[in-house]
Formats: sequence, C-alpha cells, structure tokens
Amino acid sequence: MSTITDVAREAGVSVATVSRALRGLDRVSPHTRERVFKVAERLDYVASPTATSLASGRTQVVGVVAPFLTRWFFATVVSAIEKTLRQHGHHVLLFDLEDESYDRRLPLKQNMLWKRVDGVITLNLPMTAEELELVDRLGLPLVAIGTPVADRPNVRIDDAQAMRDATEHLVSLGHERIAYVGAVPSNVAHIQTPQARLDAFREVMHSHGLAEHKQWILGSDWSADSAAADTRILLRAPERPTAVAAASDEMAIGVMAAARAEGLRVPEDLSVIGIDDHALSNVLGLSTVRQDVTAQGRLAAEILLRQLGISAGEDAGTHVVVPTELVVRASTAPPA
Amino acid sequence: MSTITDVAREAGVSVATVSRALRGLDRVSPHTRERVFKVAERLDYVASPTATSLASGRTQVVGVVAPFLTRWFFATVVSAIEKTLRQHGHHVLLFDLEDESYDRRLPLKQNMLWKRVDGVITLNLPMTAEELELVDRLGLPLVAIGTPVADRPNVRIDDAQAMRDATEHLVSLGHERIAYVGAVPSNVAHIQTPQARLDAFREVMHSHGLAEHKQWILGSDWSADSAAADTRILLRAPERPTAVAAASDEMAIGVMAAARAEGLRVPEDLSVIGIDDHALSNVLGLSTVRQDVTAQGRLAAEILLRQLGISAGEDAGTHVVVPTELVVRASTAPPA
DNA sequence: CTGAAAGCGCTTACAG
DNA sequence: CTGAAAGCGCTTACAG
Repeated sequence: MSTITDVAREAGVSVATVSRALRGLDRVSPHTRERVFKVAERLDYVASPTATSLASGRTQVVGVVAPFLTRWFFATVVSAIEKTLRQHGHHVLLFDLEDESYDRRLPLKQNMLWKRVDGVITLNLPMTAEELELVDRLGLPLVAIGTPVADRPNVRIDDAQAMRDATEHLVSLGHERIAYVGAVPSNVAHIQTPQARLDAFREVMHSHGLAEHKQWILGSDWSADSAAADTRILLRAPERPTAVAAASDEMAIGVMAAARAEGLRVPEDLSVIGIDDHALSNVLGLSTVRQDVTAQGRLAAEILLRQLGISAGEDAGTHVVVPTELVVRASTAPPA
Repeated sequence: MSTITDVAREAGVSVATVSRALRGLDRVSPHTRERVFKVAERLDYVASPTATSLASGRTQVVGVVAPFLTRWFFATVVSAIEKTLRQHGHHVLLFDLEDESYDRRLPLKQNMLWKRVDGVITLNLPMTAEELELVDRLGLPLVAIGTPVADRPNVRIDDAQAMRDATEHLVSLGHERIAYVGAVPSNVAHIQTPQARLDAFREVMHSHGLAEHKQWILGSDWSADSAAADTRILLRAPERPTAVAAASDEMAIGVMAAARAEGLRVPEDLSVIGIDDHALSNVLGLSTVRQDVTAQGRLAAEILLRQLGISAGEDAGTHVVVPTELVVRASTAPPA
C-alpha cells in the first residue's frame, strides 16, 4: 500500500502539501491540488488512519456502549447510529457490556476508550460515577440514548407519556382491572427505563380511581419468556385482570402467548398492549405505543458529530424527546 | 493522561524497557518489571493504541461486516463475536452494509479496513470479486459465518440438513401438501443462504414422491410481514397446503399469524415449522430447527484470533459446521 | 538485562 | 502557496 511519501514523490511536492491538498485545506493552488488528487487516485492512496490519529489526536471512531445487544431496540438503534456516522466518515466500535449474570454488567474501562474513540454513545446505560469520571478524564463527549447520563446530551422518548398513553387506551376501552408487566427488580440497577413507565402506569390508575393490586405488578427480566411464565401464574389466580400493559412489546408478546396457553382469547378475554412497535408487532396484531428507534439513533449520532465539530443534520439541541404514537391493533378491545 | 515517557522517567528506566516490561517480553529483570508495573499502575498508564498500532502494524480491532443488523441472527452473532474478541483484548468495528433498497447493498471499501482492522468476519455476506481482492491486497485474514467466501475459513450450519430435518418432520407427521416460504428473489444476490434450504426442501419432497406446486414456493424479503402477506394469498386459494416449511423463524411467525388471520388454527388446519429457534419461538410455540448462533460467533472469532497468532479456544479447524437440532413444539401436528 | 536511536505515516506550526 | 522539521507515542532491531 502506498503512503503519503509515495504520493508526494510522484506528484513532485512535499508531504505537507499532499496532506493539505487531500484534506481540502486552503492555501493550496488549484493546479497542485488537482495533480495530487490524480496521483493519489492512481496509487489507491488512503491515508493511514493510525498515523492520522497519532498526529491529529482524532480517530474518527465512536464507541457505542450497550448493556446487551440481542434485543430489538439495541440492534435497531446500533444500525441507525452506524449508518449515520459512516455518512460522515466515522465508524463505530461496539461494546456489549452484558455479563454472565443478569443482575450485573461489565464496567466501562479505560483501555476500551483511551485513544481509541473520539466520543461515546450510551444505549440505555446508567453510568456509574467512576465511569463518568473516566469519560471526563479522557475528555470524551458523550451522548446518551434512553437512560440519561448526568446532564449530558440525551435522546429519548418520554417514557412516562408512552405508558400513560398505553394505560389510558386500556382505561378508555372500559378496563378497570389492569395488570402491569415489566417492573424493575431491585438487583438490576443498570436497567432503569422501566421505572418511569411503572410510575406512569400507577399515576394513570390512581387518577381514574382504579385499584392497584400489588400482585398485578409483575417484575420481569425484560424477556418474552419470563413475561409469559409470570403471566401464566397471574392468569390462574381466581381474581384476574381484564387487561395487561407491558413495558415493552417483547414482554407483551409473552403475555399474549401466555393468555392463549391458558385458553384465553386476546382481546376478548384479555387485552394486551406494549411499547415499542417491535418488528413482529404488526404481524402479531399487537397494540402498542410506537417509538422511532431509528430516529433516536440518527439524532444521537448527529449530536455527537456536532460536539466533535462536524456539521451533521439539523441542530435540534442537545436534549431531544422523540414523539411516540399510539397504534391500535387487534390485541385490545373493551372487556367482555 | 500519562505516556510511556512519564512511566520511564518515574521508574528510572528507558521507554524501551517499559515497553518490554509491560508487554511481558523476556529479557527484563523481575525487579525492573515489578517497579515498572507499580509506576504504570500509579499513573493509570494505558498504552496509546494509536501509537502502538503505528509502530506495530496491529490495531487489535476486527471488522465485522453484515448485510444488515436488525434481524435476530445478526444481533445475536455480533454479540457473541464481541464478547469473545474482548476476552482476548480485541475489539469490533461494526459495518452495516444495508442500503436504502433491499435489492442491493453497500460495497466494502478500502477506507473501512486499511490500517483500521487486523482481520474481517463476514456475516452471511457473499463477497464480490473486487471486495475479496481488496481484502487480499490489504493482507487481512477473513472468516466467514454462514455464506462461504471463496476458500476462507467458514463457520456455519448445514443449511440443507436443517431444511431436510424440518421437511422430514412434516412428512413424518403425514403431510403431503407442503408449501415453502423464503425463496430468494433473483434481485437479491447478496443473500444466498435460502437457496440451499429451498434445494433441500425440493429434494425431500421429491424423495417421497410428493408433488411440488410451483405456486406454493413463496419468495420473501425474509421478514415476517412479507411472509404473512404472501401466505394470506396462498391460504385463500381453493387448493391449500396442510403445512408450511419456512426458511427462518421470523418468516414462520409471519405464516402462523397469517393462518390465524385467515381463521385457520395452527396446527390443526396448518402446521408451521421454521429454522433458527428465534428468541420468541419458544413463547410462540413454534416448531423449528435450532441453530446455535452464539457458538457460531464465538467459533468464528476464535478462528480469526488464531489466524492472527493469538491462541484462543480449541482448534477445531478452519471449516466448522455447527450442528442443528429439531425442536418440536405446538405448531406442528398430523394433518386433520 | 538495558538503552539509544530509527522508524511507523501522518499533521501542524513556522518560515519563506 | 509551499517546504523543512518537529512531534504524536509507541515498537524493534542493534549494541553493549
């Protein structure tokens, strides 16, 4: 592979001039610039990012950090981030902090970030004080998607509003006996979004004077399987809810499956609603509150690029709330 | 942040000695090594990967390239790759080659790889001759997951065997009128796995003397939505299959939903089987042929590390076929 | 066992 | 507008 020296020699100029010409800096004559471009193209020259980084201090790489990757939300948002960054000549270094045990995660370490990335995007990741201190010490800009990180730029949906809309939808259909799936177990401090959703659920129930049954608030590890298992127990009790609001579509899908397994019809015997608009929700007829995850990924990437001094997208500020939308499908109906 | 020079000064040795001591090379006295370690720790020293790369030619980064990311298979395999690489001090630079249009993808370019990664892992990505030539020119080892790439190391399942098992399962239940969902449209050259599955389906049908109806071989863009839409048309025809074999669980889920939407019961009126064992398949009661995607990601990462001279995992060779397993659930039964 | 020095391939003031 | 040179922070022969 050819280096900047090869190009300089062939073009009959200094390496400094090649560097300036190729990066589009001014103070280069049009004629020289053109000659350099020609030679660079002929030699298939691409500047070594490694050398560029050492000299400039920039890597053109952004660290994307997630507590896990294998759920719909994360894959979708990572895809959007990657595409947006690549359009602006940047790349994503991916970190999956999932640990063997569900009740903890791996910590962010200096060797993941130091001189490796220009900035960080977190995905629903509450950061510890030490991690935040690390990011600050390394001077890295940070944008948080979902769960906020201190006062850093943040892109998210209004979790409370989303769950309010879901619950109000059930109430407006006439439901009074409503269960909730997706409470945060106390051992999972690194997953916080659900708390705001639960609070909103309670608020709506209370505002309508509806009773909140403690045993109808189900915890979950956020998976369809565990939501289904918990729901089956719930549905076997003598007192049964007529509707379930789940904090995510994946859990809602588990709830629907559990209802069917218990011989109940959805929505005739049990209404179910989730939050997300998961890729499978449409085909499964799940009512939900849709969030635009792709937009969140794109916006977060654009904010970070702007913090790096690269103009990208429209400046919508540093704290963006992406709107959600109630989508009524076949899984919700008035109680029998 | 401190540099190797800081450590050398504090420890009273040369930078060369610090470099050797910290990397565990021999020809360093135990006493010196210990002193260097102490100082390095006290100064929070982490070698600049950017400088290390320039000097050594190694980046400790692996490029992971996928035709898209937002499907279950890809997210799962990327997660496994990332974890395996990180255990060995390597990181993943992620490329999502999805384009606006489904019938093409972005090409792999020199600026994504050159001096940026030490090797490449492809995920179900048929490479063009130019792309392969590029990877060769850059001297990068490559491991392919799924779709093979020339004669490079490869980790995959036996696609033919998987679909044979799925189809044989339906035949053994007594089905004779079987449809297939997931044929590859001719415009999607960058997605090839399904072709082997379709061939295997045909082979089994033929070996049992069962008729193959041309209109029962459905193409698909590999999503649940399109599989559902196509299946609904299929099920409205006067002549109907009693079973459907789908090339993936996501499509099979679409088929089940379509059957229900048409008022048919699964499995009484229509049996459905897929391939994958998707995260939602258990809860939805979908019969399937399970593949271990996490193992595929781990094995591919280990092979690549070994090609880079890093001992990782057990050496299982360079061409690994990960076994699959028929999982019978509630979506398949004898025809009515 | 240890150090001085060259080299990796760029960028960036500084002169001119 | 252009070039010579220092510098980014490591690794790696080469001496000793």
